[in-house]
Amino acid sequence: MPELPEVETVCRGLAPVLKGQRLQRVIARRPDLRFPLPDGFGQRLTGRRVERIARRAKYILVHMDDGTVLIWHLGMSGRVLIYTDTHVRETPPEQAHDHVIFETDSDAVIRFNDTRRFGFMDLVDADGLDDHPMIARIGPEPLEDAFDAKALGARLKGKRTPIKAALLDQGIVAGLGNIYVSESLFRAGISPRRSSHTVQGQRAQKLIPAIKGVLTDAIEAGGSSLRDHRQTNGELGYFQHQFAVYGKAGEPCSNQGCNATIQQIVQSGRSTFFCPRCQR
DNA sequence: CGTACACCCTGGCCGC
DNA sequence: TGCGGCCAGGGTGTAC
Repeated sequence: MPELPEVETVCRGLAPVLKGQRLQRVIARRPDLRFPLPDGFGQRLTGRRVERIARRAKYILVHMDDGTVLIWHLGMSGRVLIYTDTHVRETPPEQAHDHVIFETDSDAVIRFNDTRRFGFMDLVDADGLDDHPMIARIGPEPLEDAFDAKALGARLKGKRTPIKAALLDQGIVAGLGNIYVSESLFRAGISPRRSSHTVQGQRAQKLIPAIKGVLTDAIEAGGSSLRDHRQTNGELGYFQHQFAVYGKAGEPCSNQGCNATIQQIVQSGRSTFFCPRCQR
């Protein structure tokens, strides 16, 4: 599930459990996720104190007290489960696909469960973080002020690829995935088929707040889910979304006065949902 | 440079 | 009840 808002929600849920805590045990239950885990993965993290949790695009970055950074990508099916007060409460048995387990010195257990194993983890020195091959070519963070119509327009200039594909490209803008691209284009009234280079001026002006709004709304929804989850414990970052177009093929457009039917098409091998009347 | 695909992996769902 | 095919929210690499 994880796109930027879900990863952000996971980071916010992890911070109170991990920040300032020491990792007492780190267990990799298999040697590889999508890629082999780095040599000495568990040993290199054991005994480290977590200084802070950050996010870049869809990557969780866990900064340790010795300058090591855990780069953590959830892939398609990655989930983070948190159990606190394990000295009082029974920890549930490990599940299939619980691949990596962190235990802190304050009796918290964090499990990374990833069925499809498209997720991965790597360790890098903080100095080399920006040069990491998976991080180096990522574009601007969409929620930063610097991401404006001018910046987006510049990156789309001359591109003939459909705007759907461009927004999915992490080098153009960071953190959007298949769902929020459809949602953003709907909110902006821009057809997913539109050639990227034509998204300039007015259209770019409209797309920026659409992207920011879609993402902040989803992060807000994730925040409420975190508050709900605090009582029950467990899975982080998964919450009920209200999508306007994603997964709504055949349903009427939700825009006032528009009764057109939401269409589903395939672009670069992935589903796109849009309103053919509202999006041009 | 762009597009189209294959690939990594597992599981749920649908139709037969 | 079983099985094959298709689908899934990510990202890389290849051929054309």
